[in-house]
Amino acid sequence: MDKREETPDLSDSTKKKIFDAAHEVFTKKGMDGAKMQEIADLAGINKALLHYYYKKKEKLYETVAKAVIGKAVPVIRQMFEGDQPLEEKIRRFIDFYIGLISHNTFIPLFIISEINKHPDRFFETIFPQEMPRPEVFFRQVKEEAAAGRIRPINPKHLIVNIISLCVFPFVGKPMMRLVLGMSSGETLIFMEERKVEVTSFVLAALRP
Amino acid sequence: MDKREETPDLSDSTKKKIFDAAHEVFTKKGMDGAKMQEIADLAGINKALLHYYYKKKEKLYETVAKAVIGKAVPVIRQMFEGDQPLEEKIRRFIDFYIGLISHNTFIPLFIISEINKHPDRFFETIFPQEMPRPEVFFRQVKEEAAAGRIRPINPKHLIVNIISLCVFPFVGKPMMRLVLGMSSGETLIFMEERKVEVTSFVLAALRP
DNA sequence: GTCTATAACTCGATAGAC
DNA sequence: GTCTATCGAGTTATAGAC
Repeated sequence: MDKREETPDLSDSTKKKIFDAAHEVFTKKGMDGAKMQEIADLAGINKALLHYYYKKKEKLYETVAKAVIGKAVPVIRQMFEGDQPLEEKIRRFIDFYIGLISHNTFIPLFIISEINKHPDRFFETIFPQEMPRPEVFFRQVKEEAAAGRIRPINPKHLIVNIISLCVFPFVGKPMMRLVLGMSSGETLIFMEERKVEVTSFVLAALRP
Repeated sequence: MDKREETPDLSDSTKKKIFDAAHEVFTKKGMDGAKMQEIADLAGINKALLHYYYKKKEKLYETVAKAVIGKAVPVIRQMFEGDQPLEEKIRRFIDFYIGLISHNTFIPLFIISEINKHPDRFFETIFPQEMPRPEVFFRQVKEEAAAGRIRPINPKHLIVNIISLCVFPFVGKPMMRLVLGMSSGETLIFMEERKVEVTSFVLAALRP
């Protein structure tokens, strides 16, 4: 009785199933490595339907890529443009960013690979939005240093350090497991620990 | 007069030219993105010759991949198994590793991407060698902490932190340039600075 | 060993029935 | 909307002349 209207846009329409499958395959294998057949199989539909809904492979790819990028930008914006005190900002960024990535493990690698291979496509069609501006963050770092509350540090390097510490272990997870000889279970625990570890490492490095 | 013998293996035989071209193309574009035609063009020879020397694309790929991995392992081994004092070890590792990567920018991304896409192939055929064991390094970290010479820290996280700080900025360079709004020239300087910055960041974080 | 020509195959895309 | 069948472009791989 209550099932009359057809969901006008979202939910699990065929289009959504295709998008989800494409998301999984593209983030794992990139534009070149992904095959339309594999996406169709994963979505449980026929290859021809992909084209019915998304015309071309590249169009489907762009749709996925935009959605992926859209998730990461607000977190960076928060750190750059927010008005919390510096330490608070750093704590929140690390916590939030590691949390985001651990639920979307392949995303950073996806973004990075595609920027490297097709910088033009990336910047023109996939990422046309305004980047967060880091000036506020820069100023905060300088002020804290001037007041003697942190060790003086080049703020650009600080940002890069924080992002590196959060992102790289996910990007390089298999390599890391190899180097440290960790089982799958140990790796999970290890990644959980990193929120705390990275926070204390960064704050320790900033002590005056 | 002194040119009688034919170089039995190396130097710039056709095989070497193919290998060099393949190295460049594969590290930039990965297994899927690389095309045999492009490799042939870059080597200045015919496409058919690739198959004469290396039978299959995958074989050529494996040859390149093994060579690439082979460069990174000794540096890690040095840090893990060498017998210098801890601080000395860390300083040398950072200096050496950033140096290595800045002359082979595409390599980390290449390794990481391929592990993610084809973990089986990677671990079975490309990387069959013995990994450096980190036990010596672990012990050193614990001893220094026990002696109060550094802040106590989980040695696994320390390793991952150091590697992240060295490698990620290269892997994520285009993203970083975007976020920080740096020109090509600024980026070059920035990367040069990192040897010093990373070293002081890590040592600062380790102060008791 | 190196080339030209072409076979064999993979994969994105389309036509057309239901 | 969804499927089956097939085309056609782009690539890997091979045959065979030189």
